[in-house]
Amino acid sequence: MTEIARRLTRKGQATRDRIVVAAARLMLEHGVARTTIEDIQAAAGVSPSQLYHYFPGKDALVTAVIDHQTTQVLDVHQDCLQRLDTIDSLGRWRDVMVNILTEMQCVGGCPLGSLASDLSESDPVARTQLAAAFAGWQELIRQGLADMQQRGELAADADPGELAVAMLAAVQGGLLLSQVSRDPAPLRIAVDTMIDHLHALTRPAVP
Amino acid sequence: MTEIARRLTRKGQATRDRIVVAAARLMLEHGVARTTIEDIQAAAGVSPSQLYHYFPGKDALVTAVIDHQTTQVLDVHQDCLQRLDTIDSLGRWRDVMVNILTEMQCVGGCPLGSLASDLSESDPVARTQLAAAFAGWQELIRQGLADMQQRGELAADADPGELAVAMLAAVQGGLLLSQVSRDPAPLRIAVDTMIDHLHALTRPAVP
DNA sequence: ACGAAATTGGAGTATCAACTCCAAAATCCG
DNA sequence: CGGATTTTGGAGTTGATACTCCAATTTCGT
Repeated sequence: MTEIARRLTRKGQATRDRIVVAAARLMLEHGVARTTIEDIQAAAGVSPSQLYHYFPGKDALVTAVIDHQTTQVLDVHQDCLQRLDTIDSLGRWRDVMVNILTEMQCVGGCPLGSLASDLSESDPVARTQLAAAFAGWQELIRQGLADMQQRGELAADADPGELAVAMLAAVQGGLLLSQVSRDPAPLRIAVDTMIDHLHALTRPAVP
Repeated sequence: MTEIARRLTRKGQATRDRIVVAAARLMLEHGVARTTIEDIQAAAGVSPSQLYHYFPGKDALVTAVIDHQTTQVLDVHQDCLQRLDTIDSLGRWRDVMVNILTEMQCVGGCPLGSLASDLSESDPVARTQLAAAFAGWQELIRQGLADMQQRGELAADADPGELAVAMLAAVQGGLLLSQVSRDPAPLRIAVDTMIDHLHALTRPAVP
């Protein structure tokens, strides 16, 4: 990868990016297996030889798509989660997720979750890669909750690690139910319920 | 279906069932797209003509698999959820789910959830079918919680409908995270956290 | 500008999976 | 038992898809 990346022209890099972005979009909207190389070629406006010049095969392209989506998702959530000033900021985080889903008309669900479900049983390497992505996401949430706890906005005996797992599960489950029902409500309700739970664990601010 | 089912010999019914069960298993363990008709033939011990005698094509077989898994899942959960005597019975429900997942070594995740993720963006009919399956599951949970509420084991101002959505999301999200990490812990933690939330909504029994 | 290296175009191939067809065998019902 | 019906076996066809190959062109460092 370093060898190849080193010898990559600006134009080449642009072409490679175009392929990855197109592949990521198509795989989200139609699933990995049902996205053909030909579809990706058409969407990215490249010829077969170009695609195979940058990627040895479909597996390698899938790897690149996972990396791309991981970066995209973690970037968005990092912004929202790094400063959970008040418990209300959790509500803004929820709004961001619900808005993105609504803009997509609930198509595709979670960019990482759908890849995980598609690939977990067919590509062990991809599964490991996605497990790491979820671990990173979970850690982002845990960190945010731990910060809140240090500010005294969360009970001292609450476990940010377990709450982060439960929150991420609520997000993933909510996204799946929203995807299958084409209705953003399940995601909103699932996340709101977890936020309610955090409220219940919130200490009164005054000592 | 009625026409065909009417003219179905005992042996024919057995063969059909064998095909559906084999297909359901393979699709859970490898995904729908990566399960070939040939694989199903081999697993069920039937020839191509037999399979196409009972099903017009792969789509019809997928429909049958969804029906089969829906029945399987709802049957299991009906048993657990129809009598939520105390809040502890929720813990037994969680144990059933965690045990099933552990026996599968976290392979496949949820029989309905993985189908939903696989098919939502490629087969609108299947998506609708799965949406109905989840609605039924959700209703089972809602009913159980509503019963608890009537017995006074849940606060009167709690909303069993929304809690059911959140609980089902926790189950689905937990199963996905467990599947991808090959560790039953996320499912356990996600469901336990929702149970904790219900605890917090539980009125003291004594007035 | 110039040569080496990266990039691109498009025709072609090999494989695999879904599906078909027809005749033989087993099964059911009166 | 006997005839109609259902069930089964297996070879063959069609279409799609991942992937290859090589020559032409563009880009980059010096």
